[in-house]
Amino acid sequence: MPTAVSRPTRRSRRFDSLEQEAFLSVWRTYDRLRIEEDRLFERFDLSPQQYNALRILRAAHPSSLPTLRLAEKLVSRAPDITRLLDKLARRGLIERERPETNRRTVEVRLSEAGMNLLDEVGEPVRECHARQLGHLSRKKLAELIALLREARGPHENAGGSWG
Amino acid sequence: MPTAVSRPTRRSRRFDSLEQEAFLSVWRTYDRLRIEEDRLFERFDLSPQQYNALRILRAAHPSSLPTLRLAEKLVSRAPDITRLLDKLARRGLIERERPETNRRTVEVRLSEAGMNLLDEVGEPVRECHARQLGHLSRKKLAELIALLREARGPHENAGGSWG
DNA sequence: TGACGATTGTTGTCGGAACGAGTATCGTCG
DNA sequence: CGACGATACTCGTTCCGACAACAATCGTCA
Repeated sequence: MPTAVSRPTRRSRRFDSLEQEAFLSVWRTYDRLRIEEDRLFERFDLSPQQYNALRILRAAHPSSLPTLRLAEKLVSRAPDITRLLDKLARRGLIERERPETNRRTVEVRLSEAGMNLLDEVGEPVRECHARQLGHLSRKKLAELIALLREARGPHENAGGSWG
Repeated sequence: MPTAVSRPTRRSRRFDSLEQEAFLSVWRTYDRLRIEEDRLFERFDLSPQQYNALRILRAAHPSSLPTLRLAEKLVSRAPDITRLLDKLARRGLIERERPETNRRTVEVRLSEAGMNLLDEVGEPVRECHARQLGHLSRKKLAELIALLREARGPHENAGGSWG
């Protein structure tokens, strides 16, 4: 039988601590903003994560990237990177090649069709982001970005492009 | 054929716009912080969303909540709320009842066992949130919370507890 | 050169999320 | 009081994410 728990300076009826409220705010905000995102991408039969991969490949273009180098640049973890790329390859949006010099790796490159799809999606994506966050001033957006970077800082790997 | 797009003051090689950078920052931060969260809850065989549901039921305790009222209070959308509750019910953490007065609804209530589990998880959860965001000052946490609320503001339904 | 550990993907499996169709109940209006 | 629309879930299906075991290749060092 639990004894009465000492309440930690109850600042809001709904949260235990500022840290908890902050985390739940990030989660909630992600969930809300993703609704727009999902609606957009399903028109093109893409997931946000797939689009993300295509963009990273475009940034590397015309070079290619080994599969796991690509995976670690993604916004979100992707343990099933292979199958994600399988789907893009089946649609002809990327090309894969196992180089002779190191046959362990698989080099991934954006295809012409992939580049065209990105061109087609570009403008709708910009409009989507405007609907998501266009109501915030540039100053507040910059503050938000800086605070979020600081928030996840200790949880970033040294190597990645997000540190 | 898209004509040359006027570049919005290219501030970073990796983003199209401040709005996009902000959204991707929210996504990335959520993903990073969730790693801690997942690690914690798997020790108790709970998902973050399940824990969330239990907390909402505790806030309502000793009253109950209709299934969909509960669902709309969750942090994240849950179209499969029924099965989420099925699992909690199978473990005896909640009780469900179809009231005589309105047999369409199902009233959900936290059980004694559910209350005990929440008590047990409380301290580890606090430690988890400290690991996630304890490195931020209280002032920055408050700023972050306020900015996020403003960011998702237009995307909140009027009714919910998140507006 | 051949054995061993490290690297780099791949695949099997399982549970959870998303979506839509279906069911039971209720309120109300003719 | 019976039909009809609205409400409140429930269930079937399908896809995605997570994790772990496995396979192939390479580097290196005896």
